[in-house]
Amino acid sequence: MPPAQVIPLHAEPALFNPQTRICAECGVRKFALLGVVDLAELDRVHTHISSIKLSPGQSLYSAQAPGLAAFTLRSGIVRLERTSERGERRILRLAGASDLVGMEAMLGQTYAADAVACTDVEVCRLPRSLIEELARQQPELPLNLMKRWQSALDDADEWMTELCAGAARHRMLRLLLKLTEYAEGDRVWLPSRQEMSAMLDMTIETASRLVSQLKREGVLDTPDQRHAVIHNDALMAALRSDSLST
Amino acid sequence: MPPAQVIPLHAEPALFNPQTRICAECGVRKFALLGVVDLAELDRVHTHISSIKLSPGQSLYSAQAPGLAAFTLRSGIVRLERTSERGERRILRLAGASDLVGMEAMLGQTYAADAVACTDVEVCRLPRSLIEELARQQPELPLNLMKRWQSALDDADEWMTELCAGAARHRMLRLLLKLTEYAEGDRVWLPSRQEMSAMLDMTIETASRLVSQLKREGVLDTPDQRHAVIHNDALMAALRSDSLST
DNA sequence: CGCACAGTTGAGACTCATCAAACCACGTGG
DNA sequence: CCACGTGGTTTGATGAGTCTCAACTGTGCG
Repeated sequence: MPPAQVIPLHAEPALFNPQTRICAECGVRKFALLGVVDLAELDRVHTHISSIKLSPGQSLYSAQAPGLAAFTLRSGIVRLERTSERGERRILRLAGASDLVGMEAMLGQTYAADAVACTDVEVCRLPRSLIEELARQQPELPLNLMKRWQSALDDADEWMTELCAGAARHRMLRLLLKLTEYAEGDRVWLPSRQEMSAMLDMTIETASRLVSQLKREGVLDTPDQRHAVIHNDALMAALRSDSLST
Repeated sequence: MPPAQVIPLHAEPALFNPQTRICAECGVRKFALLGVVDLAELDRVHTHISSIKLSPGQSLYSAQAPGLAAFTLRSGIVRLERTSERGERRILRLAGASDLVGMEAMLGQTYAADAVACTDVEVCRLPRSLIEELARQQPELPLNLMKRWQSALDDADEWMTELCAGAARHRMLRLLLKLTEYAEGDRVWLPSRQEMSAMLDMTIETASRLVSQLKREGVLDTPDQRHAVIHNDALMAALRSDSLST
């Protein structure tokens, strides 16, 4: 018998409560935390998933707040940020479609960072109790969670090595490269200069100058304020020539 | 009946194989991953822990190598580092006594970074199969592992916000503060200028100049090349006045 | 239309990297 | 024992890269 998720939806409509339906149709489900859980099981569980939409600038959760749920990103980009001891905001990393954020909630801890929407965002809220209930029937779930922790750590490490070190121009080029990973088409989300400066530890002015310069060099175009088309070959060439000069 | 670990060692010596004995006497055991596992159980398991000693500069494991074991640090300091795309070495963070490194091995992944001893180091090697075997009898173990992943992530985030941003002098002061966390007495391990520059993304010369300056200001003394006495009040004062000027 | 705010651009100041030289601690071999 | 080389550290002089301050431009919105 085939697993539940490949049964055509009209076959047993009575099985699914409204939210489970949404899950069934979700484009990122198979890449997400609960991708291994079958829908029938999800339907049976008491605590429920809820969908949340956010506009740019809205907060998903805040550092120090009690963590009651983790969140799977269905679309859009979320930034994780912190304020340093001296009161400056620093963007730690980005999360995109199918990423899981706020995992610390699964441990009963407070959130470790602020999560803020960069674009329009759709997330699914996964309460702690839901994960715990599912984990009892699904021993793979904790393993999947651990893998996600490790990959968050990998992201943090990569961000650190590639986006935190070297000349400003080089960091900006690496950022553009990273942004292409979150593209949902040929256009890429282009952060505000403020966001760039918080990601790359530079001033708004320097970020602006670099973007302008790279536009002149044909590395990117900006059809509108918040989007860019990045020309990959020009970007790569810029990155390469930049490494040589060092 | 009291748990095994509080029974005086001479009571049932026959129970313990040689390595388990070492565990019983280990100073960091109760803070370490296997602190929750009782010794009798540890004794029964087939795969065994082994002790390893390293001198400064020796490698514990290398990035990309197949991860066969995680390691609990019993003493000393280990640095986790990576080389960036442009070929520069970057120190990501430090690990000290009772920390667990190389957790990615528990997921069957290759190591994500190089781990290198900064000081004389003693570690316990925990093979993957050992952890898996123990996890079967000890359901708390995976939870403990997850907590350690989260705290590694917290460390990475803190390193990022405090040690990767701001003026060189400020980053150096934050580093000194961080080093006090790893102190095993009143003396602190003082990294080589090379290591400092790889941690703080600055040149060796700048690191050297800053250390000299801070010595002149009475923030630290260096009884020998690799150790420092850090004067906490002077350090704090320096950090504060440094924040004000920004 | 005009206000608010993000982004751009310029000029000057300052930080930090670079290059170069000297210094020091150490171990080696004469 | 000392001369010597080696590798890490310190210090200086100079210039490139960024920050700061300031003015200006563009964009969206009441």
